[in-house]
Amino acid sequence: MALRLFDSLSRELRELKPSHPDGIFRFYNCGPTVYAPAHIGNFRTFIINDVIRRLLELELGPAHVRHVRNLTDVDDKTIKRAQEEGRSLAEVTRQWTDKFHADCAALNCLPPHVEPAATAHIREQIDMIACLVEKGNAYRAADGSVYFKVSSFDDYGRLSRVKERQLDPGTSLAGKPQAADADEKEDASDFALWKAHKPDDGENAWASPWGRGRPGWHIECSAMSKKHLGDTIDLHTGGEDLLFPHHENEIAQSECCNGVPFARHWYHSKHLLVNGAKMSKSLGNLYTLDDLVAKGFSPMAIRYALLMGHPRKQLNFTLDSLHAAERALATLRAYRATLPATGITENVFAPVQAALDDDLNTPAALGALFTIVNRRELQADAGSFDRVMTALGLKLDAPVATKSEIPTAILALAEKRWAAKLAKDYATADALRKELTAAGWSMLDRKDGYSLEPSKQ
RNA sequence: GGCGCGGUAGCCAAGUGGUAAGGCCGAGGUCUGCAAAACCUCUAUGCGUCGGUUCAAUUCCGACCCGCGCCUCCA
Repeated sequence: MALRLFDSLSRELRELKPSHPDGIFRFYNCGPTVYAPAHIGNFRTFIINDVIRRLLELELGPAHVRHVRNLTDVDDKTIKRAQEEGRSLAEVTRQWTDKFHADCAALNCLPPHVEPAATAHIREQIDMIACLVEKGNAYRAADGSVYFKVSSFDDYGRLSRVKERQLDPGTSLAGKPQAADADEKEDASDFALWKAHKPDDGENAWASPWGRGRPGWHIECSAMSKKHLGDTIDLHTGGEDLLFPHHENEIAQSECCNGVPFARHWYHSKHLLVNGAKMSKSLGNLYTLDDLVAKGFSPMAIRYALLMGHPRKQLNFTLDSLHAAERALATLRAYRATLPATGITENVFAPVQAALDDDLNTPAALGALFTIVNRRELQADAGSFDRVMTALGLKLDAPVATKSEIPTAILALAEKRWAAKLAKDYATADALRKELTAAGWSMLDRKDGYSLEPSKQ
């Protein structure tokens, strides 16, 4: 069964297929800007892309998928952060790249095959800008910046339908100042390919044919996808916010330079809402992975919760839904334990796979999964169950606090209670359980011992 | 103002022109010193409002109300 996915450009469901003779599917996913910890909205996008990657590998075989996801390690935000902290840009971006990798691993996202960083591809970006200047699609402004001339590309705006958009005075946009470099541009819609060095940039500048400076944001994806995947890629993805201007600009740069179609398929996932509103620090509803782990939730429950909504629909993330995810995983864990290892030939989980193949309908897939789980008369084996869990990227390892994380005072209480229980002194045992609960710990009795878990907040 | 999306049980959330998946919560039960876990049963005459089309609409059409996103560097 082949994966059908909505294409943002043609606005229809289309099957994903490799187009190159080598049969390798070329997949480019816009990655993070590494200047701070990623939040769960970022991770929704990366998890959705991880499921796409997994489905492609399931269908085509792991050797036939090439997944590239970039790291934006030079831009206004990374530079600003480095300047504020008095550290080098490389130091700051290294720190947040490592954190991003750790978070991805905790969320069970497969690492991309190539993870190119913008600062490691300055040469390629300069080459591409030079190509655009030479072809008349770009021009150097007086200050040494280079801009893409939007009017030189007839097809500009096809992805975002920008020609149908109008800016009307008296609206939210009217008060916004134009970019500081607006005066240098020939037209307000032109965008920077190369930004001339400014005092604020500190040491973060590279030599170029147009003078010292740094690449604009959009050019890195055009240059790096060209280098690592070729002139035409099979799938290009990102969050909905990237559709315009980022992806529109990438198309303009790549197609003007390369002279061939840039991406055969575009896919954009919708943003996450938290408690019904866009995440923002001022609303206090912006969560990082660490924020939620600190509240006692497991990374796998976070992944599950982020898959509970359709990727092309805004998902309202709440702590309640995270709790629901945690419980749902526990049920799956218990179900998994009842399954024989192998031996069932019929794949009862086919409806789950079918839902995923149908435009990545993860909530329908989870629904189908539980429908099967609830019908115990259906014969399933662990192998087929594991395959569908692998497609979703859900791991069922029991999250248990390790001994070392438990305060000794808590351990002592637990030991006393266990002794009281063995002595059948239930009054004392119950009193000690209450003390543990008050201290924020749950004591789970088993036949031959006990375990301690932090209570959920 | 332009472009686009959505309003389905207490919460999250699929879906279809033919009479509402699933998860959580809640209620009852089995089991267990207690607690937890596990398992079983139940839980929307209803799908924003009002019209229209139709034998039949939550699903199609229209109007309206409400919410959300994007509109030049936010996944």
